[in-house]
Amino acid sequence: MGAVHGSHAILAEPDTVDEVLDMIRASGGRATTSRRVLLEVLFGGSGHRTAEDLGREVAARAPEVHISTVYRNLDELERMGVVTHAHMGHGPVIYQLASRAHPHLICERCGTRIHAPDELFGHLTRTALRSFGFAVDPRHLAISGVCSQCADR
Amino acid sequence: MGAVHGSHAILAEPDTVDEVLDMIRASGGRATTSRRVLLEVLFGGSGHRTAEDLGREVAARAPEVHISTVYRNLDELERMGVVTHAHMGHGPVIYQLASRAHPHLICERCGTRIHAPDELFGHLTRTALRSFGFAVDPRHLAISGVCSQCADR
DNA sequence: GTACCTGCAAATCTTTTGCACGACA
DNA sequence: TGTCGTGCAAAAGATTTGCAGGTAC
Repeated sequence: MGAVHGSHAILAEPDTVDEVLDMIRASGGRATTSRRVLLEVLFGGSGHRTAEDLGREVAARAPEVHISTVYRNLDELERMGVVTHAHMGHGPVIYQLASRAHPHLICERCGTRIHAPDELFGHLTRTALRSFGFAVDPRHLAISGVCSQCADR
Repeated sequence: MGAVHGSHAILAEPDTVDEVLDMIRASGGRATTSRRVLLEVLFGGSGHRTAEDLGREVAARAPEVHISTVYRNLDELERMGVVTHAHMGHGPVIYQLASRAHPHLICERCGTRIHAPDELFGHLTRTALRSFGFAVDPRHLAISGVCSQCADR
């Protein structure tokens, strides 16, 4: 399994579909088709996908899987620490593998998303902790603003 | 009218209900009861209210005003620059007078909201602009994290 | 008088939940 | 075999929209 980050309460960061299925079995859960396919989709594709996106990709391989099952499985994977969700402002939540999560800058005009490094938030994180005792999680909510292209107009 | 902030594209920052109604009339709009009462509620109360909250307070004074009218009027006030909305993560959007807007830190465990000064974001804002050409708006999306009380548990 | 605004109902979009059936360990 | 998971339908919560009638200017 991958390294566990020091500062985040990540329970586990498995690197493969089978490792996650083993974790599920180990805690009394079952390795079903819908879970296997969802994990394949998550490990196989890019980040930034909504539940609807993931549901569509899962259904392409296993047509009987219902969107409500996708939501339930995403919830469980999130409880296990394998998946995280993030709010981008308007529009639905996006889901990613926890091991690939990172902060986002999102343009409030055109919706463009920029991947930001955690370091961008270092100063804010330290200051918020010192001033308010508040431990910033820069990945859970995007940072809103205006991208350079929109600013030029 | 109040001073206009330098760095934000704020169209106007009126200080009273009547000033806003004058602005509405000046642009061909009408000073209706639902608009007057909504403005009274906005100027009278604290920030951080959802459309539902505002609708309830408006209805207390003018029972016939429908929630859809509140949404429509909030949208128009936002286009005028009088009101802004902000996303707090889970849950509905909150609305405030633009002149009273400020950044928020929101605890992802208990939901506690902390008012933050704009200066907290100075370093992030400068760095994001330099690195990505991205002009951060720290007020439009809250910053997620864990408050000191929840961290102690 | 006429454009603008409103109430109401219904639609939309995202997510959650209840329930009875089906399948993994 | 018994529990856990699933599909389906329906509900829930937030917001938007179409329309016909009402009102400010």
